[in-house]
Amino acid sequence: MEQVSTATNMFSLLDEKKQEKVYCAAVDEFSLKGYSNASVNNIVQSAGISKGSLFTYFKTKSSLFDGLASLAVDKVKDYLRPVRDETTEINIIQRLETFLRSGFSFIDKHPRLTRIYFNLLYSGDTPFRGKRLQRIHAESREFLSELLQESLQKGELNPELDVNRTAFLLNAMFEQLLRAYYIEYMAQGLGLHKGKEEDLKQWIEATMGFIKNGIMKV
Amino acid sequence: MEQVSTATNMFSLLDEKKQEKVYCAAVDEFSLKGYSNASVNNIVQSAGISKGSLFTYFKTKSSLFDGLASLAVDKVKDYLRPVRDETTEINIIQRLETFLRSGFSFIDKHPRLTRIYFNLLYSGDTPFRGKRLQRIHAESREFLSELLQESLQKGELNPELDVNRTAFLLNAMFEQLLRAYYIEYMAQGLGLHKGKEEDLKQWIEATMGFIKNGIMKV
DNA sequence: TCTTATATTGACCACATGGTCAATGACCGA
DNA sequence: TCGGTCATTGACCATGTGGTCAATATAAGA
Repeated sequence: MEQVSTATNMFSLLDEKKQEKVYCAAVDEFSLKGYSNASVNNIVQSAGISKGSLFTYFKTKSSLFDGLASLAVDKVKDYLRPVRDETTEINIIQRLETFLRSGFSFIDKHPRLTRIYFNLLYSGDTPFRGKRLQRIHAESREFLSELLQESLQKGELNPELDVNRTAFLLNAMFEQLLRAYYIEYMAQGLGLHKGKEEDLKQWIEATMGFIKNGIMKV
Repeated sequence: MEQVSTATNMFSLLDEKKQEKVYCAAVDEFSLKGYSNASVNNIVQSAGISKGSLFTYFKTKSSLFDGLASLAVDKVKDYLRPVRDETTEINIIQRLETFLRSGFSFIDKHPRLTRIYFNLLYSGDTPFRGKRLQRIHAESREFLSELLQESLQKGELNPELDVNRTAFLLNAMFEQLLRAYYIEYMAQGLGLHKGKEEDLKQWIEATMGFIKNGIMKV
């Protein structure tokens, strides 16, 4: 299991099973209820430790959340970095498609971390939301900007394209698509069901078509 | 001032000044802290009434919030409906641009209602979030779908365009743009400053260009 | 002016919160 | 087996919550 960066060394000396239990309990509680509504009492209970212990492992509730949040962000980044590096040869549309697909599969694999990640992006009651949100958004835009820039240099794109602003717009679409995929009641209304390849295919097709040529008649 | 739908008739018999004070205090508190973190004690204090009174005007905290939330949604709808009806003649790109501009100006005019609206869209700790979110999203997608459909019939659009899915994507972009405009620290990172027409113009240009033709070379 | 009806109050309630710390008990070297 | 170290505990704390209700202030009718 990963190091949770804000833990005291007390925590890192624990045996792994115990660390895992604490970690899972906290992720579950935070992802279910958001930051403020999450209860430390619930966490310690479902982790099977005492409250006193938790507060020797993590100084405050906020620092516990902080560690998990960083972990979620890092996991996302670690997941997407190789996708970028392994697709430098193919064209931009396929690259973006691969990128989007990876997003969907990340959600399938790490549903609870995803929830925390979206909480960071959207929920208002997260510690340090300003700074963190700013950084996350800046990084994802930069990521997409790079893809576009490379593609521009290859001569694939409309040379007048505003790369940075377009990166923002792409990011907006992807983010909402992934969020819709994750949140069941949204996914239902959209015909975007988890694990249903046909649904994914249609959405990806529509999205890539739109990105490629816009809406106007050719 | 508007009727807050979940108020008791006790409240609607109050003189308007008082209603206004309660209404403002509640909007301020909820928009600043979100639902759970908002304090009824703060609301009554800054409204200058007693707690007992508030609970005769509104049965519960949740129903108070509920009323304000509905009000926010209605205001947005009332604001955008005439925009749609007055632009049936012009082409789709200009129409979407007008629509987006109206979004920006709504934010300028109703900053606190905007915050509540975005809380509804994004925050996890809102009562009935599932149902309400579903409805809001369905309605805005439908709104954009109609625009696209009309335009399609006029022959402006690529006839193979997936209208409903594209409406979702447009909605995603607009929503994030407006959110960025509203949230200052996002706006700063993006060069999208409130009331600065030059900033708006560049973003709208980039957005409309992208919507029109996508990213590829023509 | 007295009586009645009702709008308003704020002390009070049970409960949950994040956080603390004296007491406990498990382990280890001697 | 003893003494000492230190991880672990959970009763306890101050604070704040949404919500209640007997008591009060206000106004109106006789």
